[in-house]
Parts: sequence; C-alpha cells; structure tokens
Amino acid sequence: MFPYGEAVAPAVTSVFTAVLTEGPISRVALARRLDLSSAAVTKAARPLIEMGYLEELAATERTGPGAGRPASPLAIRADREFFVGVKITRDELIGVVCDLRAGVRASAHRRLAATDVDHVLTELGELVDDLLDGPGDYRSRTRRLGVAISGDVDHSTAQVRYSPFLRWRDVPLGERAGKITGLTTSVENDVKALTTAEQWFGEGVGVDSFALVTVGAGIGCGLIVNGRLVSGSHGVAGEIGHIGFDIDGPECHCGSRGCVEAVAGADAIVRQAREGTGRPELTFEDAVALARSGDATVGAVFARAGTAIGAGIAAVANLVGPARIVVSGEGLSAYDLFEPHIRASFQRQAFGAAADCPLSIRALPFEQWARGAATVSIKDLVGS
Amino acid sequence: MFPYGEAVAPAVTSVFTAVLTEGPISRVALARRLDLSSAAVTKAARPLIEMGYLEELAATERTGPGAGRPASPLAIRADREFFVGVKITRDELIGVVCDLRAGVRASAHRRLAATDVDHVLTELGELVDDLLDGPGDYRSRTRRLGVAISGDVDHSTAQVRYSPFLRWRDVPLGERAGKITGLTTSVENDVKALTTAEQWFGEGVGVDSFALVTVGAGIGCGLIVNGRLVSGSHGVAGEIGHIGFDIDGPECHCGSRGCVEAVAGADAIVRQAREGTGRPELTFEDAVALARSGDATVGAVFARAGTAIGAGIAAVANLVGPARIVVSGEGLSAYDLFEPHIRASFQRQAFGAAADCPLSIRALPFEQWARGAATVSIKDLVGS
DNA sequence: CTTAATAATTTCCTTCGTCAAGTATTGATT
DNA sequence: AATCAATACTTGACGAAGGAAATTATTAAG
Repeated sequence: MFPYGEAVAPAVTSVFTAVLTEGPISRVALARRLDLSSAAVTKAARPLIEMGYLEELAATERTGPGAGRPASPLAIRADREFFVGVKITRDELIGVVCDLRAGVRASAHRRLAATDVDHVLTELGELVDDLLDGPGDYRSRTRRLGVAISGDVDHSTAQVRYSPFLRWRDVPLGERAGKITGLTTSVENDVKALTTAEQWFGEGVGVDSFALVTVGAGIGCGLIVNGRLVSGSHGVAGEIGHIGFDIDGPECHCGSRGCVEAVAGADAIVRQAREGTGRPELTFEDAVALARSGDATVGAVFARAGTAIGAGIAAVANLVGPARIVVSGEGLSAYDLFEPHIRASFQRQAFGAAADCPLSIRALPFEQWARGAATVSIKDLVGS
Repeated sequence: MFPYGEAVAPAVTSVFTAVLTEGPISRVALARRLDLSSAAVTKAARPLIEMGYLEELAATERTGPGAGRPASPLAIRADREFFVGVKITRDELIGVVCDLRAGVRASAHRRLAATDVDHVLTELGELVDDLLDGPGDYRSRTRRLGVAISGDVDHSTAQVRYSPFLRWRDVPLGERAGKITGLTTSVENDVKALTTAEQWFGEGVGVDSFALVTVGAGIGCGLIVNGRLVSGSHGVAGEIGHIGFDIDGPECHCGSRGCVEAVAGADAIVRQAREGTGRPELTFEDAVALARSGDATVGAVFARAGTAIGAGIAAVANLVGPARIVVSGEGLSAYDLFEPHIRASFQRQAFGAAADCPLSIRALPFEQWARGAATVSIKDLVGS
C-alpha cells in the first residue's frame, strides 16, 4: 500500500487515517482514540515518518495540570504526495490537484464535445497532463487519480456499470484511465465521492454516521453508517430524490408521481415557474431572480421545493439517524431561497429526537466534486 | 466470553458465528467463507468442540467430482445451552426458552397488573422461574436472559433510556433483572431484537444488508447495513412509520400529518373504518371481516394502508438498498388484505434496480418477539 | 494397488501488538 | 539547586494469533 505496494500493519493504517482526519495529535492521544497501546502507536508512526508522510511538530503549549513532558504531535506532511481528482459530467471535465489533506492546489476544466468513452478518455488524459505539468511541479509527486461520475459504479473493480447521463455501460474506466495517465486510478460514484470527502475532511470527521444531501439537477444522498459508506445491494442507495412527497404531485421521470425530485429538482422548479408565470422561456436564474424580487407564485414554487427536500431529509433522519446532515446545493447560493422551508419541513417531519440532528445547509462550489474524486484516491492509498 | 468470561481469539468468535448461522459446514468451507486458513479454522474449532458448543457430524454424501476425503462438517450442539427471552408489553410479559439455534423449547406469559418497574421485575422473575423450573430442566444449562422492550434502549449498558408505552425513563433494567433472576441479562429494543433474530436465523442469513418492517399498532423497521445493526445517533432509527405518505392525510400523534403510521397503523385503520361506515363501535377484527366480505369502503381503507406501507418500504429500499426486506405483521393473517397493495406501491415507488429487492410478507406469531430477545442474549454470549 | 483429489491436522514461523521497564521533559515543591 | 510528580514517548522481551507447507486421512477412479 505505502509507498509502493507493500502490505502494512493494521495499526499503521489506522494511525495514518487518524492523523489525516484529526489533525495534529500526540501519540498518547492517538493511542486513546484508537484503543491501542502507546507503544503500538510509536511503532506504527515510525515508518510513516520515515516515508515522509508524517512529521513531528514542536511541542505545543500545555493544557491541563501543567506538569509532564510536552507532547510532540504528529501531523500530516500534506505536500508529500499529490492526487488528481476528475469529475466527469455530460459536457465537461473538472479536474483538481489535491494534497494529502485534500487541499486543492490547482484546478482546470475542459468542455466535452462528445460523451463516448474514447473521446472522454483522450480529454481526460490531456486534462491530467495540463494539471500535472502546469506550475507547481506536481508530476513527480503524483501517483494516483480519482474519477467521480454519476451512475452505478463498482469502486472495487474501478468499473462503471451504468451511467445514464453518459450512456455508458460496463466501462473499465479505472484500467483505461490508468493506461492513459500512468496513474493508479480509482473510480467512484460522484455522490459517494463527495460523501467520502466530507467524512474525512469535512463535517463527517469524528462521527460514525452521517448524511450528505446534494440538491441540484438531481437530488441525491450519500450515507455513512457505522463508519462505512452505504452502497446498496442492488447498486441503488441514497436515492432520496425518489422518495414520495406528494401522491398527487407531478409525474416523475422514474415513472412514479410526486417524488422529491419531481418537485424540487432544478428542471422541476423551472417547469413549475414557467407554468405559474405563463412565461415558457424562463430559465432557472430568471426564476431565482423573480422569487428574490418577491414574486409570490415563483416564491411558492421554491417554498414547495424546500418542503419536499426537508421531507426527504427527515426520512433519512427517521430511518438511519445520522449524527449530522449536510445539505449542499449544486453550485450556487440560489438555494438560500428554500433553506428556511427545508428546515421547517424537516422539523415537522422528523420523529422525536431525530429533529435534534444538526443540519448544515451550504453552497457547493463545483470544484468540490473533483475534490471528492481526489479524496477517494487518497483513501485508496491509505487503504481504508 | 465463553463459557465463563475468558477472552477468545477473533477467529473463534467468527467460526462460532458462522457455524451457528450457516448450519453444518466443513472446516474448509468455513475457511473460504471467513477468509482464514484451514489451519486457523481447525485451531478455532477445537476449543468450541471441547466446550461442547460444536460437534463433528458424520461425513456427508459428496458433491462435485467425487474424489477426496469427505468433509466432517461442524454443527452446533443446540442443547448445549439455553437462553430465556422475554418481551415486555404494556399489559403482558411473553417469555420463551430457546436453544443455541434460537429454537423455541418452552414458552409462557403473564398478564401485567401495572407497568411500574418494581411490579414488572417481580413478574419477570416469576416468569423466568416458571420457564426454567418447568418440564425440561433448563435451569442448569441457562445462564443468560434477553429482554426486548419498545422504546429507546442502550444495549451496551442494558439500560432503558425511555419507553413511552411503559412510561419508563433511565431504568437499569439489565442490572436489576440480573439480580432478580441470577442470569446475565441483555436488553434491546424490540424491533432491533427481532431484526437480529432474522439476521442470524432467518432471511437475513448470508446477506449483509437487510431490513425488517413490522406492521401492527405501530409501524417500525430494523436495519442491518454492512452487516451491522443501525442504531441511530440520537436514539432514533428505523422510524419508517413517520415517513410522510400523504401531505393532506390525517394528523399523526407525532405532530405531523399523513405519516405512514397515521394511515396504516392499527388504530388508524380502525378509525378510518369507523368513519367510513359510520359505525363507531367497530373493532379491528370487524374491519377485517367487512373487508373480506367485500365491503368497498373498508376495503379501500386497507388498500390505502397497504399503499402507504409500500411507499415506506420503497423509501427504505431507495435509501439504503437492502439485499432483501421482510415485512411481518403483528400476530395475524389480517395483513393479507393489503399485501397486494404493499407490493404494487413498492414497485411503483422503488427507484430502478431497488424494485428488484425481494419482499417477504408474512405473519408474525407473538412469541417471535420473545425469541428475538433470546437471540440478543445468544449474540451477546458469542460476542458479536 | 496406484494415483489424484479433497479434507483436516501438525509443525514451525512471522507478525503484531502488549507489558513492563526505562528515558525524556516539564512544573511544582522544598 | 535538588527533588518529586506528572505526562510523553521509547525500548525490548514476550505471547497470541494466524499463515505456509508438509503430513496424514479418506475417498473415487483407473
């Protein structure tokens, strides 16, 4: 696993993971945290320091009683190694270079003229070259690539089973991207990648159950339960967008009626706004502008969308009881329009103590998708 | 852990668990199944055989090519040890004695005159005595008791945090029941206990994600994800009954409106049947009889209830993607009335491949709750 | 009666992590 | 200044757990 494929003791992996996600931390604190002896931590940390992944920080100011040898906390050397993350969408590739702590060091993107596998791979190869050969000399310290894509992905074999947006089926993306880029490639579903990023470097740190809801064209949800990603036996999981919200609601492309996505997806919002105003040329941005300027009809569309999303989130809270939930709107600040409705609807529909689950609602810069992809490759380096 | 508190190698636990749940199985097959060397299995099995928990079966008839030494499969000696399981309801205690394979050997019950802790514990003590001193001489081979109760239970400390039905709060039930009965006592939420039983000895064997939906007075759901029970950070999980079904539906006791339980709970069905027929004295059984005799109004009530349950189940399938789902109606066959509606509604609302998730719908003899409690104590003996 | 195939066991060895003892570094107390 | 107590870390001996490979056991097929 580290640096070039040797097997590594379990304690080494868990020490690395803990330092990575829980920042500078002393060996003794690690031992308590991981339920190991401090001797085991010392031994596990040594090779990581030798390989340059960890460093010992200077003793910090003390807390507590005051006596005793000061700790020398272990910290990640974030620039020891870099990782490329690429998110594939229907019309664009978005790429980033991240350091070990998933800090974004460089980014770039490329329009896609077509979505066939060969074309996308060619573009992906060039995007990676641009990123690695640009300013910063990342190439020499980069060995891994993570790719995020919507649809049904088998992470363990790095294959895309089915991606409706791109019309891909059974594509050995990891293998092919690996050949083109020369990087060890991980592939993961985009929402799961983002969820992993949040688990390791965001609000999911330190809790062992956690949900990330993405609101945009579609409405998705990544779940961490008992510290592990929920994958779904039939390749389906986190489909919060297709939970029923209003049995008399509009038809959904899934064949049912009144799904959350059919009420609160971006397309659905535009359609409802057009119907309400009688202006068939309205865009999503127009709808946002109208709602912000006080248009009651369009405002009601956003309110209803927020209510639907809140109900979906409440369903997650009622069923799996995550310690916290992050709601992240694709791209923009537009979703502030329905944030209060999300919260109100969640409070109403959450059962008992589930209503105590903290909700973070915030924008999601598009680059974050690519960062999620990079996080998957970091995780695969560390080995869980 | 075994027999009296010594620590035991991980492989011993996993071998025991695998033989327990996956029936007679050869050492070589176990090694494959558990990803251990056959030497490790041989070593792990020995102490279990010596302690009388496992036995070696005679060689079975062969399958496959035909040559080679025949396997001597390992099997559980089910009568090596017995376990008492008790389910506490508002007005009754139901108790069983189970063997190691959760086979019910004896059962008994006791009406409760009151629900205060002292009274319940006294009755529980007598119930356990009745069971153990009755025919069968179980006492000498019984060391453990499992108690199942609705509400918020902390299994790790064997405490009842809050049980609305009994109005209990922060009761150290495990400790107190242990003192009275002399048995090491485990306490678990009733639905979780039943789910554990299904995971170990029912349809959950061999899959690592799985849902059990209970339909009765309330509508609940136990979840196994990645092989582990979902517990919920805030003490809430599996509250499928409070997922929204119809925003214009009847008020629910939880404060929201149109929850699955408000449409499909036993009380809700009775209320709707009364309203529909204008007969305020109608019981649940009357409603069942009417529906079966072709009453369209009451039939529609059951149809709607089934649709609500199906939608809730679809939400589970869409969110966590279990490998299979068992729906078990409290007690009786009455729920055949809405079974087709459950299936139809599930198919409509399940997204994509989630609709492939097999659904088992079957009656749930009341004794099963107590068996679930016993299963928890078996699991706690084995140690996960 | 060999040979091939499969199952189980045995022996020896490696690995990993603990234990207990010792070293390091500080503030407080005398 | 010397000592002590507290906390952090390191070291080396040890033991438990599981693996590899050789060995034994048992069968069917030729």
